[in-house]
Amino acid sequence: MTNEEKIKHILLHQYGYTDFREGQEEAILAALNGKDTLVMLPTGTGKSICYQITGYCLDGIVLIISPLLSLMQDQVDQMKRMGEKRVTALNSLMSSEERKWVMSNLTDYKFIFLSPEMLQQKYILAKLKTVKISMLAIDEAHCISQWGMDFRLEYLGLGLVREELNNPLTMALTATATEVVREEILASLFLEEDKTIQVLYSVDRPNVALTTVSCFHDKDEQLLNQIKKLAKPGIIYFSSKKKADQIALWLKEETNYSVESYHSDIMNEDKIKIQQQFIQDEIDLICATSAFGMGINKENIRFVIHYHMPASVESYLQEVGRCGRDGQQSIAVLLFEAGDQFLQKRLQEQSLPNNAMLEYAYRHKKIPEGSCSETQLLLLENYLSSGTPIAQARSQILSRERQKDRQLEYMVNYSQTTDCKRSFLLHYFNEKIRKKPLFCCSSCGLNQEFYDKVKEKEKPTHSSTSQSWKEKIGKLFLLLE
DNA sequence: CGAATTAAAAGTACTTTTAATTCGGTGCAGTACT
Repeated sequence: MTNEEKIKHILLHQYGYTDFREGQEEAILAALNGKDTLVMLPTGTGKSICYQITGYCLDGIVLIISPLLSLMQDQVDQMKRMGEKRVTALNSLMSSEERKWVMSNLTDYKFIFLSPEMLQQKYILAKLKTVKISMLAIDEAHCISQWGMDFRLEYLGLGLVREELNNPLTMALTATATEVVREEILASLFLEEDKTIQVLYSVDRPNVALTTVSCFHDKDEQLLNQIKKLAKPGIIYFSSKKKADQIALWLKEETNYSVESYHSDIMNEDKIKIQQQFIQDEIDLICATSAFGMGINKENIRFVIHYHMPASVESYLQEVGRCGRDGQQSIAVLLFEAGDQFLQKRLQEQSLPNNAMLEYAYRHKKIPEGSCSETQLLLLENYLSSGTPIAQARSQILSRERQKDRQLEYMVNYSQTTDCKRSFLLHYFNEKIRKKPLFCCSSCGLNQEFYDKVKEKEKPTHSSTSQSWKEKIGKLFLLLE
């Protein structure tokens, strides 16, 4: 049987699909030919099938690096529901007995999910070196560039780990990455650019109209206007936890919608509850920070509004890409007020150590106390312990700052441009519009017909919120029968 | 007019260890009732 026939067979019998979606077959065949791959496919188009089917064709264990514990848990559960028993995770949510059991029976598994932090624990790595690893899959690989440089430095260690594991076949997967970010991903994994197959598809989402609204001391009212015009459910993104809470409260009073806020201060079990309720259409609006979104596979989100602009076009596209996965007409709204960029600028300054901190740390061989943020401490500690020369550290930080400045500047220009918003965003990814959608963006013009179309895609109100406890318990008993 | 004071400070996660809190079971003493 040829590889083509083999993977088609697995697709049909394991997953029940007759055809691959764009890019999947190309990625799997490249990997089966022994090529390292970087796979960039639009959100929600089945990236995980790429490493799963490749794994089934190869002899040995597939290691999958995943950035979030909850995401990892979802992926394991999903594979188990599909009938795969040889799948597990290794993380801190498991009891030490569970972990020990997995560690001593590694070869019973085909797919093992890990965080980059866990993969770098010495005892884990030593144990993994004793078994056959068929492939290393790195999910949400843009995290290498987005988080690796200051927030989760372990992402930068993946290249060394890969070397330790004797350079297994590698597949990095993401939905949005510019050429620069793709180069960063390859470089930090020690993948050679000319030997790596890149499977790239457009980041454009034609069914999502792109709009910006300029505000002048009236952002809250503008937000309410937009929400009234649009169809639920939707996400509203903030760069401040406090503001997300405030607006969530205010929207509860001003509208009939059920609204919740979501950010890193929300207790873990509440986070899970809110996610599930949102997915089951019991919550209409989520007021969230960037904490919300990765791994949210909800088809019918009709809009994403940004109350604050994100730090980069990549982040913006990631967040916008969460609406309209069902292919129905949806909309992204960016509310902009002059000065909004300084919020992001402040966050950026807080995440990297300044020159004074750097010199103090190198002169005293210890970290300045009190005045540093957690991420600044982390980076300084890392420089000191790795023995990086101060000049090199300084130039790294400087170039990182410049890069962040450029990314932010592009976002500001996006909010201001009167040219086609879609062309402007795609240009950042060196792409051109292939087929201009009827409802493109606020620069090209959106009429009432558009808003009617969005509104008619709204699902009828979910009845479960008005159910009495008797009905709910009745339903539970029915489930048990 | 210059110096001092005040207000606000804005986001993203994982892992391991340690301290604090809660929970469930048990035994005993005191009290109310048959």
